[in-house]
Amino acid sequence: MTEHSKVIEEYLLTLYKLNRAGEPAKAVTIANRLDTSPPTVHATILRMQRDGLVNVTKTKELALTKEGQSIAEDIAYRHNLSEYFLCNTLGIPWYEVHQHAHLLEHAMTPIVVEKLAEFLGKPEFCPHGTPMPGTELPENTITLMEAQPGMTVEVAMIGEVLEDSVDLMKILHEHKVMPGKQHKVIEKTEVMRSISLESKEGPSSLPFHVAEKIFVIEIPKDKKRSI
Amino acid sequence: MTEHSKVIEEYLLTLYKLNRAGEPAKAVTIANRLDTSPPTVHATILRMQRDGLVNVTKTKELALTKEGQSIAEDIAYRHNLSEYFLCNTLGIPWYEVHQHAHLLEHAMTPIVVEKLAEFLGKPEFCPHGTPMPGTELPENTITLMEAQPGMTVEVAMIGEVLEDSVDLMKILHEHKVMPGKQHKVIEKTEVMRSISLESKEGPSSLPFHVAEKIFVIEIPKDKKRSI
DNA sequence: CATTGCTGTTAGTATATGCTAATTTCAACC
DNA sequence: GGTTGAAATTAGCATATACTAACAGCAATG
Repeated sequence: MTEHSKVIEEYLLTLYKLNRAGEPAKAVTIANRLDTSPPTVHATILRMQRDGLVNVTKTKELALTKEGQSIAEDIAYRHNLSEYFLCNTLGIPWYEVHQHAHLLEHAMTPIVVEKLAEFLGKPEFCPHGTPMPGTELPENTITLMEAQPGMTVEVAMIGEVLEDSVDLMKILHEHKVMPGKQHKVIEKTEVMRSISLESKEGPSSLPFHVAEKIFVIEIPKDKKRSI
Repeated sequence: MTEHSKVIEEYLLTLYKLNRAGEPAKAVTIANRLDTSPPTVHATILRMQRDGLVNVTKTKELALTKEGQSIAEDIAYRHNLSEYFLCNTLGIPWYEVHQHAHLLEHAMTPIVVEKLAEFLGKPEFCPHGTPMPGTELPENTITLMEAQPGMTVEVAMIGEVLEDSVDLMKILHEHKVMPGKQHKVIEKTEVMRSISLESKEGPSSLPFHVAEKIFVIEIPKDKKRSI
């Protein structure tokens, strides 16, 4: 479990997140996510193979090795813990913490991680609702895309891809589309390719591609809060 | 005020600390402090000159430019703030925080620095007693080397050079040679090249080269605590 | 089946950071 | 004044990380 560069840690985390999201882990995807040229990604992946962090399948899929997986989980944990700290202790808005945590996640020694986790009370979810490695979302979690009009849902998690756009996150915040908040699904219109919601704070409308990345839990009628 | 690499930040901080300690800032010194070969240091300093961070005098002394100084102060602040946080919030022993802060100092965005400082109550000294940039030690601070037998002194600051050795720091801790603690100077023996102290916790003996890096304040007789 | 187009790969470069070995510089000392 | 030794510098090299341009491989599509 040697120390790895920031770059390698980034790649590992990206692969880990793709796995989680069930998306195919290919070199191009990394290139897009990390905004890096394909040749650079190629070269870096060769080094990662050499160092036993990933394997490349015949179909060019990238699979984390045991060690790669373990390191990736570590980084994800540091990231989520940082976000929790920044949000709940320092009071930085939940929709902004991602970028700051992005730096911190590579700069925490095991002792700092341990002590910080204790201090924070061993949280199991980051402010966007992402579970720490080892924790899972409830079984009955669905994406907002899968929610049907009429349903009342509670936001469980804002997909990590969305975190990259602070502007988008800010809009979600303004409409209170955030973990723990309840919304009623009003309609899904194919023409507009968007879903409209309504909550205590008012109505909102989310494009499909965003709704796909928002995870919610259906709230049975009798447990609804007034909306 | 562009972003600089970890390496450049290290060099800047090292130069800043040398300045503070009144030591000549030469390339060799950096090489020793950072455990890097002279040619590497040379090349790096050329880049720093190119980027307007340092100037090299005719006598080969390295002088921070306005910008270099400003960035260095920033890093020093982040470092000291991190140490304070790790020690006082997370409860990591004061003699261990340096190494952890060493990583964090390069990973804090301005917002994190600001919020963390607020959270901590804008501390002015790190756990080793080092003042934040902009703050100074009291006028009457002397080194332990300068203290005379018979004097009762209160430790103000453990020089930053000493922080690099956790083993040494731990010994200082065991003998309660730490900021805020009072000790009576018993004797300075040239033969042993060491100073012997006595405090509530018992006697201790420090070699000259360590005593030179420990800063203390003389406590007038009538203000002594029982020792 | 041939073309199109995405994906992957190679080639060629550049920069920052690191090293060792060898050489230069310069001040201090005999 | 010449020697010595530390410090600086040059030469030569290696690795990680980046890029563009060019090309190869392969699947989907007309």
